[in-house]
Amino acid sequence: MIDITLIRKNPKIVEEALKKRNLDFPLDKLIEYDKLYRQKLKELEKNRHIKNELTLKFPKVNEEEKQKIAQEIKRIDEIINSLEKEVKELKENRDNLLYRIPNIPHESVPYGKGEEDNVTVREWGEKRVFKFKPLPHYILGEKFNIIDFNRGVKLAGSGFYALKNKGAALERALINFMIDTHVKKGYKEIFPPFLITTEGAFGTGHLPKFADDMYKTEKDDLWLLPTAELALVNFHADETLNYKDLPIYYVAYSACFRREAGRHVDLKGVLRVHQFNKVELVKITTPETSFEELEKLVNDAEEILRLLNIPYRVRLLCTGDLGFASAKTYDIEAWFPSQNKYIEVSSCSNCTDFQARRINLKFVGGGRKTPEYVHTLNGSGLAVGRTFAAILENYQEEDRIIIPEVLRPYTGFSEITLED
RNA sequence: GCCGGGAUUGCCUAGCCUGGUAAGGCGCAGGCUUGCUAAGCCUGUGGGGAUUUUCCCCGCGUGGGUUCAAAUCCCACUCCCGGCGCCA
Repeated sequence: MIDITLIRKNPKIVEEALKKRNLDFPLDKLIEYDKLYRQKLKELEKNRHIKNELTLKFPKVNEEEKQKIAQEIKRIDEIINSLEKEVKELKENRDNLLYRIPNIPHESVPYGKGEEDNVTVREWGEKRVFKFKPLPHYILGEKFNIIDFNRGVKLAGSGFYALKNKGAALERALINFMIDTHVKKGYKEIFPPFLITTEGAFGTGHLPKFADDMYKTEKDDLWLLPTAELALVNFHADETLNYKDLPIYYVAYSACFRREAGRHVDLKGVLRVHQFNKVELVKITTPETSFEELEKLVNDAEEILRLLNIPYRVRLLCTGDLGFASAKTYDIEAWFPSQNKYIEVSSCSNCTDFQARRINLKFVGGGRKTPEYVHTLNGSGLAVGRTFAAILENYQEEDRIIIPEVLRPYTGFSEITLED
């Protein structure tokens, strides 16, 4: 969430940020609630103070006085109780609005209405020229007997698929290859729980706004991870870190579960499903280094595609396409020859102190007098299912799929043929 | 799941029996002192509010209750540790 004092002192900044995101938000209402809240709080505290003084006086006076004080306190308690109720309600009203305000876009983020206004900042790789018409990954998956869409649907319903044979092995190899590559660059590996508390989902900003996009367990008030970001960002929730331990780099594999409620199927095959694998990167940094760290994070994610030799481009998201918790986001899009277009395989964001404030994650030291909120960053490194699909498409031959060189130590085979 | 022990401020710990408004150490920050990579001493340290050199409120796992007054007594819950049971 954003800082309430910023809204008090500089509502114009927040108003402009909302406008840049093309959001219609009742900021006036929030300010009004906050004003009332503080008014009532002041009154409440005044009464509590009176009560505290009477209580302190109590043991020092005679019996008769004691009776009088006890009665007076009873009267004040009634006032306090009713004020407490009012204050609580006003704070809830204020916070319910506050929690729905997205992060403020960084000054370097271009203004735009939606996807079409995102800016390509670089392209990498040479798009292969095919001597035959390249097939889409979902045709290849069935042709080579490595993806089973029908059985996936049978097991879990629409939006699920199963991998078979060398397809299953390739998926597993990709996960290990990605994690190893990031660990070599200094990321610490975490294997997190795949479920998270309501509090945790709230901390990253996925709740309350995106409750419909997540799976929830019925009996235990737990949510299935839509991304390992929730686990990694919440890893240090409610802690105070030391300046000298920052920045912290984490990498984690997790299955990711998304309900995709009310979304039409714009991407075929394995590209938009309810469950997919992802290797996630998270950084915890000081405020002064976070944007620099974002550039490095994007580069670390890109490195996977470079090693796999898959053409890609990097897009800087405009204000209208920016995620809720993010101040600045780069998407990395891999080349899909069958569709003649780029498709997102990673999204790397700097959430500044937006999540840190929600999860109460601070640091001390480094010349700071008081604890300060850290900055949190996250990025896919990469979405495994989509990378899998990109490999099928970019490495296809008419009678086989070639396995990229760097993956062969992980797969133990160098191609997938029709006989497999 | 059952029985017992526990949870105190960034961390560690005292206070709980016997109710009176959180003591100490470490860390961190600032200051002072010193002729040498050090040490010592002093001050500050969570959240919130205001008329912001100051004052006030809240805060002892969470939520209730008793009381003029709760870290302290009572009840429920959560989590941690140990024992038993179950178990990939």
